[in-house]
Amino acid sequence: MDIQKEKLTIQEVAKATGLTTHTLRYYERIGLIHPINREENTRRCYTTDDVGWINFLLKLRATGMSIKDMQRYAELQRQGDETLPERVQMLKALRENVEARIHELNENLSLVSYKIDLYSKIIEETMLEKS
Amino acid sequence: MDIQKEKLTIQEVAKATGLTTHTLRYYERIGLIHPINREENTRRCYTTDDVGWINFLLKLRATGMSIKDMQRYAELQRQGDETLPERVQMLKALRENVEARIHELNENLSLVSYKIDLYSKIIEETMLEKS
DNA sequence: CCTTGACTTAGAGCACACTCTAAGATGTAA
DNA sequence: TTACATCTTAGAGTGTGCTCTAAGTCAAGG
Repeated sequence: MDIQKEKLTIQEVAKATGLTTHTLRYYERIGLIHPINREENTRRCYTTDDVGWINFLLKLRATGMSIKDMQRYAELQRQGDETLPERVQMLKALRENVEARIHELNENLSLVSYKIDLYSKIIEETMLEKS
Repeated sequence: MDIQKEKLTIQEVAKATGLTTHTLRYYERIGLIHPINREENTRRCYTTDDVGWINFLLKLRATGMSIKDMQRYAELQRQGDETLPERVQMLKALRENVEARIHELNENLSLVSYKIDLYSKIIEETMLEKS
């Protein structure tokens, strides 16, 4: 019984990840994705594992991690388990960074909410005066 | 008794806001800041109100608002109180956007934390095996 | 008076992260 | 076989938000 290793075209991966084929090739070129196997022809043949990795990359990107740092992380990942400590360090730094950003966003959110309330009151009062 | 209207040079405003003089002129050029009064000479002469506005702009920027939207907001602000409803709309849209981003960051933070824990365990186990 | 340094403008240049183009090879349907 | 779509590569172009340069003006200190 073969392990079901689904083979995917670049189009299918694009659909599965929300990236364009351009971006998928770009990510491979700059080392965010390992060199994808080709079929007997020259075309890329992705695995479901590749899709998993790409989706994880997208999570990292969504945290605001830079391409440079993602390149470093991807390189470490390819080097295997002995790089786990350094990857954990990167993730811890990322966590702190994200926590700080969430904190800042919450502060600014308060200011925005304050302004909304303030301006809403002024608008109400102005309408009352006019009526 | 004069109202104490402090006059500030571009350098002083740069220090007060953390922006460079380049960026201050750039913001004025693109309309984020109203045309700053000049003294008898041609040099910019900021008021404390201007600094207040710039610091508010920086809060908007920190929420991820685009220059384009900040330009629109600044334009509305200069037009006076009859634009308050539209400004409130912009702020409400911003609030939703920021809330969504905080939510996404929190989700990705969970994933990052999960990976940190997982990898930390693997590292521990590996060390035990070797000892 | 002369040097030094901060100011002015318009516009060029940069870093980031894509995004697209050109030109050619290959696979698929009629 | 003939279209036609899709793939490939290297490399050029784009949008955002600054960031810096060049060339000139102006004011104060020695």
